[in-house]
Amino acid sequence: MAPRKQREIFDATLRLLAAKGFDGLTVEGVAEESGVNKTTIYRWWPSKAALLAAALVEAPALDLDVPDTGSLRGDLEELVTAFGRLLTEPPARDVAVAALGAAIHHAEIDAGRFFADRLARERVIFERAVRRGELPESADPMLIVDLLAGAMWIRGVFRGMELKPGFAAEVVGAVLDGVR
Amino acid sequence: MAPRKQREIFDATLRLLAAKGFDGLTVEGVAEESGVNKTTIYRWWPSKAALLAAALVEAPALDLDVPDTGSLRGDLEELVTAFGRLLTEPPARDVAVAALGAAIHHAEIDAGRFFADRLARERVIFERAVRRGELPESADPMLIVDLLAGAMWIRGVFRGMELKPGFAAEVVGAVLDGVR
Amino acid sequence: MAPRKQREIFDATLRLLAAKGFDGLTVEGVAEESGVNKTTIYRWWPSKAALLAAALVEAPALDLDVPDTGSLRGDLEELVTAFGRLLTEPPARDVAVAALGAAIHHAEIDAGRFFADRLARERVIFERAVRRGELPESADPMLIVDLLAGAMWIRGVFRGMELKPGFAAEVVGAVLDGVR
Amino acid sequence: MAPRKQREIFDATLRLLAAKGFDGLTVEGVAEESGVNKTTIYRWWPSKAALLAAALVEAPALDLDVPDTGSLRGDLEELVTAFGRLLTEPPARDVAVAALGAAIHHAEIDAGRFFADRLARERVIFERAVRRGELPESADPMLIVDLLAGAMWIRGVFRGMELKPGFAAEVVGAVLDGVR
DNA sequence: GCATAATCGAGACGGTACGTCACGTCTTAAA
DNA sequence: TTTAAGACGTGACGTACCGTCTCGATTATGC
Repeated sequence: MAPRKQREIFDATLRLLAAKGFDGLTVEGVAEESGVNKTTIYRWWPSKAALLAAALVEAPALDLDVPDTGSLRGDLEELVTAFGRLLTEPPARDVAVAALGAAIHHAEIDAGRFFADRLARERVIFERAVRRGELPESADPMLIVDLLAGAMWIRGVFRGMELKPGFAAEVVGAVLDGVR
Repeated sequence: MAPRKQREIFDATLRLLAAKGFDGLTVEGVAEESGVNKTTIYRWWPSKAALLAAALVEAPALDLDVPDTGSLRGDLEELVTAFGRLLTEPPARDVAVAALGAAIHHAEIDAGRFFADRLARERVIFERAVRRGELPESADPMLIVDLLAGAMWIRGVFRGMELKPGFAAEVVGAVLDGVR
Repeated sequence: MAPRKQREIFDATLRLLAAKGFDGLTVEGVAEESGVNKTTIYRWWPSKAALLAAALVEAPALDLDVPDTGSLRGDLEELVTAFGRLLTEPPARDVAVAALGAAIHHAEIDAGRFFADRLARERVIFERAVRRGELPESADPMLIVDLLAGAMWIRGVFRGMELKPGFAAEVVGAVLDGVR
Repeated sequence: MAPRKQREIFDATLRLLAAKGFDGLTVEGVAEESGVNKTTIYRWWPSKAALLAAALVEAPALDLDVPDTGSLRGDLEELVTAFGRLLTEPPARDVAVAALGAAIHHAEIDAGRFFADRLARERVIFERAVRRGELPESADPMLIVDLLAGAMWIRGVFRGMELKPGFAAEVVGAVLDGVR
């Protein structure tokens, strides 16, 4: 059900991904780095992307703590700040960006799952906010999360801009209150 | 200053990108498809990514019309709808997603430029809205655009969800009025 | 320890060498001709010259019989005649001349070994001659062989002259008896 | 009738030949080294070998002085010693060996001419020897020269052996007096 | 002294082969 | 049953020179 050195393989995979990006990540490299034969890797995962997908599932690097500051605004600001760090600060940046980027071309790497998993855990933030009366019951958590994460992604990754500390507050403010 | 068959080369590049994705796009393929020798391509562009970047700059496929519906809400809904189509409907989808995805790993493909170019042209929407009193002068167009485009990207690309017609209105509503 | 199709590879190598000379001999050509992939050849031999060197070692085409006519003069005349044929008559000529010629530029092709191997086997000729009293014990077989082979090489290869039957006797006579 | 910078071209040709061998000698390299456009070289010589052949004709590097020591033995020893140096001491070695080696594969480089030219000039040595009574009139100068030069070639080039000072005398002795 | 050849430079190109990398597959034998 | 060892076909990489072409610019020289 699992190769004997799965841990070493996953470690090597993420290490190489962070070090050399998705293109520089090679099955041969992982094999050598993890002290395993190339054929062993192919026996368990059909492709580089599948290997990476499996490695990511078990990777703690991409986890975010779910904050509880007492207010929705505070919670979201913390969340957005943490996500911003994930996208811009090494070594997480390399893994996160490479993995999400690779997901675009490789269906095996299910970026949707990443977002779904996180949303499931963050849901409690919104439940608390509704309970506190900070948010109407009709509000759509996924929409909020996607607006926030999307803006961070475009700024940090596509525009290549620095995500300054104040930006998190700005984004959260815009989403909570509207821009006009 | 430019290869004699630049047009054919760029056409072939985008055609192959759309057909096979960034990984399936090969310099040899472009050479054959465009009736040019491989060395000629390398004479002008140092890498696959650089070639693609050059091809994209001249590609009309990624252009969006700047709408003028008379209201900010209307303009943004049209813009978001068009961007959603770009991300989900072939053939533009294949080019746009592959190109933006590749940009993550290859600095030569300047996604920032894509967004900057578009923002420059969309700026008039916001100027008109300010003039009409629909938007405070202090509003930040880039923030608005990034919120909108980011949400579309995450939904359409990362979550792999269909972008239903109503979603554009929903997103624009959330950004303009806030979620609570 | 050895590629599975070594025989085919060596055959193709020598065939192409004979047909097109050293410059026309290409690794890709050998690969195709021998039904093997190019990379396989590179896996085993680092260069065209090394491949050829290996092929030559196992090639019977360059072998000469060691004659035993009963007299030194007779033995040497046969030897020289055979060497002359090697240098002038196809298909051996193409292999021998191309190979020895290539050896000049490529250290991997050890022409010295070719001559050393042959000298080792021809040594008995001189031992027999000494026993018969035809040659002083102090005579240097290598010098004799080099004088004979060298003259043939310059005549046949550098001067491009035909090596007429009588020439062998003439050369041997000169070396045995001196020219004055 | 001749390119304007013929001297520079020939110089560059021989310099590169000596430095990098026949294979490392490239038309593009000669063009750059001599400050001439590649097309200019092709306008005048159809191939690398032809260029080299032309350069060699005008090259003084391969000339040998014709000695006059007063005895045939002395003359030949000087000649052989000089030829040995030509074959073993840089930079002449590089040019001479590369050129003669290339001649094997490229008919344009007429090694025969090299030997014929030299023989013509050395003829006087043998005429003097005949006059002195050191050599019968029937002796064949070309045979003598080929025996001597051939032995040196095989030793120095094919066997890759050092040509020690005493070897010249040994070879000349063998040829003049015979080996038994 | 200047027209008119001859010569050249610049630059692009198709083409062949190079030597390399990593892919993914397979077989055989050991653990 | 799982793994190692190792050979292999395959596709593409990016590079080096090859030899050719066109088009202006530059030289000589010889009238």
